Amino acid sequence: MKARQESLEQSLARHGVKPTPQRLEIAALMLREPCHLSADQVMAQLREAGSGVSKATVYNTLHLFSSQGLLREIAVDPSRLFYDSTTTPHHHIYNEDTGELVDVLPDELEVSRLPQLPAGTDAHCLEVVIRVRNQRK
Amino acid sequence: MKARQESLEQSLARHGVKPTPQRLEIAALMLREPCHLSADQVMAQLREAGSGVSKATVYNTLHLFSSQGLLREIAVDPSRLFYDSTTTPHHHIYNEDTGELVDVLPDELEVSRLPQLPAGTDAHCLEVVIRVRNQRK
DNA sequence: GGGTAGAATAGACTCTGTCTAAACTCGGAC
DNA sequence: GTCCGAGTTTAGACAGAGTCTATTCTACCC
Repeated sequence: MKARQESLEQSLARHGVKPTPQRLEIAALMLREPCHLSADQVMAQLREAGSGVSKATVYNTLHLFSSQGLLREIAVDPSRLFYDSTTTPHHHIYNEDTGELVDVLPDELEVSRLPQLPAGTDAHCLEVVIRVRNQRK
Repeated sequence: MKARQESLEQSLARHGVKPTPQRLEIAALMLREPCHLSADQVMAQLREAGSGVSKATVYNTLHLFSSQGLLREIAVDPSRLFYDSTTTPHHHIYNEDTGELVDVLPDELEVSRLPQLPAGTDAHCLEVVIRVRNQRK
């Protein structure tokens, strides 16, 4: 546990994030293993674990982590933002019936041609979402 | 104007939508020419044109149109849903700084390999979004 | 110890979207 | 013409995600 904590601290520090107790709690939850969580799911898990971290801090921290490259935001469900702990390029399958989000590894999907970008803009991220639904009987 | 109205009516009818005055107003706005609008933008334009269509009707109508294939929903901005009047397969460039949404024609972007879908699911839609930002000086 | 900058907090607030219950519309039956 | 009923529209209440603000807390530096 100590080692895990220390490596999380190092990981925050490496991304220029000062490790506070609240940030470490959230990091422990999001960065321990690959996951896709929305802010309210993070809140719920913190509450369940008996933590008293406030809503504003959760939002601030998730934003901070995203801007520092520790997390990636995924706009797949218009009603809420998901945070993805995998920050290397990859894509997603989104089940519209269950809300489940599955990673697609980069070698499973290939985008072979790209359009010209509008003048004065830089590409920031390429996001491919395959929307699926449960099969109807 | 008369001809335009009639063709909108036909277009609604062809998609199994009973043409009411409110639906025709919204159709005139969304289907006249290719556009990307959010529900509140539709509301604002209706208000500006002096229409008194209610919020609930705007949401109901946009949902109805989407479910009947007259419009397509685009989840590109987590804070609101956009409706796209182009329903044929195509992709988008989204400017995160300005909120501007630009169409990418199917021959400008090619997805050449696709992953296996989870068992029990059917693909419903493939959405590619290229997120761009204005160039920093 | 005092000062200060950054971080955390509660709670009010905004905004998008949904729900509900009532009113309206319009076609068909009588 | 009147009645009825299904579908549509409406206002306003409501819900949920996310933001803002003003205050409090913490930690570090002098």
